[in-house]
Amino acid sequence: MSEDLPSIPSSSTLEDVARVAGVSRATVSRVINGIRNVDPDIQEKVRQAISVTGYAPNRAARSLVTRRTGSIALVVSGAGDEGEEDPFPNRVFGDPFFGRVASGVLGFLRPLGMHPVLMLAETAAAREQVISYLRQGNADGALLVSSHAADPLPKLLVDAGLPAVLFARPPRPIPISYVDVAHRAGGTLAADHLVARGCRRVATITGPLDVPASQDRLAGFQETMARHGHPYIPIVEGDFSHDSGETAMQRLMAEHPDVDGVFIANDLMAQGALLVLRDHGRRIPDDVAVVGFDDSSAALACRPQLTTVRQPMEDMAAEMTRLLLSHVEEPERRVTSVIFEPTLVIRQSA
Amino acid sequence: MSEDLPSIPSSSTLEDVARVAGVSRATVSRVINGIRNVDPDIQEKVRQAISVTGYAPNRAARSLVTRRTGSIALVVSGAGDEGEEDPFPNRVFGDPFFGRVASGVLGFLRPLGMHPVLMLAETAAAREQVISYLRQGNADGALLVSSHAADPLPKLLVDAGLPAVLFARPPRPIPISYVDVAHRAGGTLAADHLVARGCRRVATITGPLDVPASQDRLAGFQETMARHGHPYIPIVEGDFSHDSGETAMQRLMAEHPDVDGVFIANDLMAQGALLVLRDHGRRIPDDVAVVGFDDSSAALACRPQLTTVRQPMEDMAAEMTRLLLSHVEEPERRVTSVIFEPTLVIRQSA
DNA sequence: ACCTGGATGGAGAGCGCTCTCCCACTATGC
DNA sequence: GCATAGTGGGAGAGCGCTCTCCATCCAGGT
Repeated sequence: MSEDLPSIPSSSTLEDVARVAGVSRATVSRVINGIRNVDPDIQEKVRQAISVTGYAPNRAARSLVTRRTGSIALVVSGAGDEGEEDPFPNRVFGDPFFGRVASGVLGFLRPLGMHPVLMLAETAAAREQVISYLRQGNADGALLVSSHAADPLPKLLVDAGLPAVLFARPPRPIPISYVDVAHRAGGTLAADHLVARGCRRVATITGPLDVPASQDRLAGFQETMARHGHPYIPIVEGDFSHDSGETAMQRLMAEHPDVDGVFIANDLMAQGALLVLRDHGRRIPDDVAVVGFDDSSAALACRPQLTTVRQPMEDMAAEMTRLLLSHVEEPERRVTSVIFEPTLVIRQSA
Repeated sequence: MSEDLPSIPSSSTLEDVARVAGVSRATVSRVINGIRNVDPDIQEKVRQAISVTGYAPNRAARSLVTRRTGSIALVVSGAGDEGEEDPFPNRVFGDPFFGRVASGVLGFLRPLGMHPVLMLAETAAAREQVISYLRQGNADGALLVSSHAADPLPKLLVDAGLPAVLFARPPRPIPISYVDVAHRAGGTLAADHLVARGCRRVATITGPLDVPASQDRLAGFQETMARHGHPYIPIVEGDFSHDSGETAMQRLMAEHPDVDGVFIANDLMAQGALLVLRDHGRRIPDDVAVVGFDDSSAALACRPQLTTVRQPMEDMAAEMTRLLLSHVEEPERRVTSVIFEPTLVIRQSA
């Protein structure tokens, strides 16, 4: 139609570059993808032609033949039950937890020039969308961060034969790779620390007990406390939210006003719990020592700042991404799980 | 190579569907895309063939010819200065602000079967990556959420002729669409409320004053206070972070221990400030009334819960997305800006 | 009976790229 | 000298889809 106006470089193609460089399309492709040997002189000519034409490879065309998109999905599969139709899926991202995971994923992908596609999968319809999105070749695989225990998405992905990696061990064993932290060991760290501080009347606020992570943190904590001579400790179940931390601590104060140490299964709940302890006139950590879990941004927002069991989430997220890419690369690869060790970050609250 | 094993449906193509339905590729395409009239009987046959074959259209192939990817980038352009090379771009997503924007974007895109690609653009290299990512046709346009004032990315996008919409008014006018809230009006709401409560010695903690939003919130607040007979009010500048809220409030307490009302330019700083006020023994709201800005999740995590100026961020983000899609659809479209009205959400802090 | 025109389906040309062939050329071995 | 292997470049066939033509059919007007 229109002659190229010099001012509008539009998008030039491999063909254009080849013409300018005086070589064939194939050779340009070889230079770009670094495949096979190409004469250095010709390489140089091609590179110049690329910068002259302002060439940028067309991903669609490449995908069409390579059967790879070079992008992956980051699926946040919240607690949402069926039938929930919140038009604005709130506070899923508000969770400081998500921030660190996203950072880890982005940090790993960035050097590769890749970027994740953000998807939510709360409802059955949304899960269908995820599957068909992947099947259409919009992304090569999925990273799944699932907050709910009975999330059916992992199984759907496995059944569809789509590469996927989970952020946490699935409640029921299915053949899928995942990364996780040694929750049990985390519980042990918290117990040891509280005991070492001299706490004698220790309690714990757990996460929702249908989640493996919650169970394991509790088990590790109980076990270790038992070993230290405290076989029975008060337990209140929360749901990982700020509010539930407050509620749980209210109850704890009512039923066991004499506690002098609390292990709380995540920082967000701990943040809520600290407010309640303060309202009850307890000095932290002198009257009551508090240990959280996660080392999320909430831990720093607490006053006093929270002593907490740190999950290396960025590293875990990066590893999760690495695992996914290797599954994409090599579909027959065996499923793997990588478990990270938690560490105790000591601040002011215990 | 290998015959289709019936157990592995692999991916069937338009051609397969056409064969099963006994029609041509073109007709199947027409049915799928709902273009032109197709005989109802044939439509039905095609639909059945689609479900029999488990067909899912290949996005790469479609993109190649339509020159559309059907996906957009959500670019978070943080404060990061040049040379910063944080491998894990922390706390950008921890900000409760981001959560609501993401929700709005996802909420709008979801019914369209679209999902945003998450990108960070802190450094010059990252900005280059964004541009070339778009130029390669990985996404049709960009939503830009920029926290820093002097972000060069908007201009880069405009210069490259790439469709983009900003979440806030750019500091320097450039031809680009954006959504924003009437920050000035928000400042007015806060001032009116504090005065109506009977506050006489009012102060404010602002955001970084090189950001238009901060300037406008302050201007609206000052203006209105002046109209109420308070032409001079103490001002401390913060940087929107939790910590800076604490620091600023410390200073305010030191310099003006008698304040009885504070307008704080975002909830995160307000959260920090409340802790300081509490440490100084001030009862909220009786001794000091506090009004925040944003109505982010932080407002609910405050004790007492924060009275705050609400930005309808989900609606703004949805509108931003709508604007972007219309620019993608119609490249010659005039740039537009849409300004939303803030509202005052009254809780316990004022 | 003929022409016109509105519907509707099919044929086929690409979109921009990769990758398998194949060819030309040089270096090596007998 | 000739067969053999190795190296580097070109030709061209698609990847799966859309979309422009074109062919066909059936009304309706003359």
